[in-house]
Amino acid sequence: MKEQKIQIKMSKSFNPKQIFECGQCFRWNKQVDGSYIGVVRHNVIKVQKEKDIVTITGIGDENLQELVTEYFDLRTDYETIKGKLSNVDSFLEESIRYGEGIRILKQDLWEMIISYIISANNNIPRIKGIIEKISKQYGDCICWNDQKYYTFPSILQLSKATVEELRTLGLGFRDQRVYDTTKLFVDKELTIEELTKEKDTNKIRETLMKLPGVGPKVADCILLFGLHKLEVFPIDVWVRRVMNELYFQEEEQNKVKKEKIEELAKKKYQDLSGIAQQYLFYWRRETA
DNA sequence: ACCCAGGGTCGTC
DNA sequence: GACGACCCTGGG
Repeated sequence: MKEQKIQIKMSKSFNPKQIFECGQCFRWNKQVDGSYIGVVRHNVIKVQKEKDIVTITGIGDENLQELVTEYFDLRTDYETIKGKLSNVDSFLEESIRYGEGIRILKQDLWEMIISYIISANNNIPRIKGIIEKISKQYGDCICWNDQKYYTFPSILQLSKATVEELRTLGLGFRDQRVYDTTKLFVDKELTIEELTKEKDTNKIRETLMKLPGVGPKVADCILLFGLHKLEVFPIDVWVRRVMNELYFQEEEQNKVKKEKIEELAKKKYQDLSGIAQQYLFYWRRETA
């Protein structure tokens, strides 16, 4: 495997810190020099931005240019999207100014399913730690610049894990859920291809929610981050908080029904709800 | 030391 | 439909 390198000129709609720390991904880590290194499928990639130039280097089994164009969704014009969403209201406009360099990554569906099952009632540092341990234990090792990196385990690789082993890795009560969901996939009761092929978002959501550990919130995250369904609006504690503060001040905060928040998001943000959600989530968390 | 919250889901009432 | 339990960790 030979190291590859590409450079892209990107002024506003690409900020590594915002992309990797807005909560959509768990496998990117900040380096001492300010760059970020992550594992994408069987590739290790380093991203650095100086002024308007994004420099990306990496090794792996894919063409870096193609991988980057796809993974970072570079064919989508975020300036247009931000323009549309900024017109919705001044709250969203402010959150967009704050996170103007966010992009929704096109991440691996299988990895998203397991990652977001692990995310349930959990905090981000711990989620990252667990996923790292799972990868180290069951994934493949890639060595780059004398450092070892581990790919996220395939269905087959993860199916080798027992519930007890998963518990040892710190999954807590999520061990059985990850085990059962993996078994379901390894037995081909459900396949990644089926999920990818289906176009109807609601049908996919229903299917996903049959998986152990997948409820409405996790299903929405899988749809948004694993299948790039930009119209879904995952509601977690932070999004609920920010939506309550912005739009439901009069009412008893935290008692606003989830359905009311969903309805409002759909009305205001429409087919871009998922992107709006990321700006709001990042804004509320970073300014907490 | 103690308590609380964390990108929720599940079983039970 | 509402309610509590759930494993574990970091932060107050």
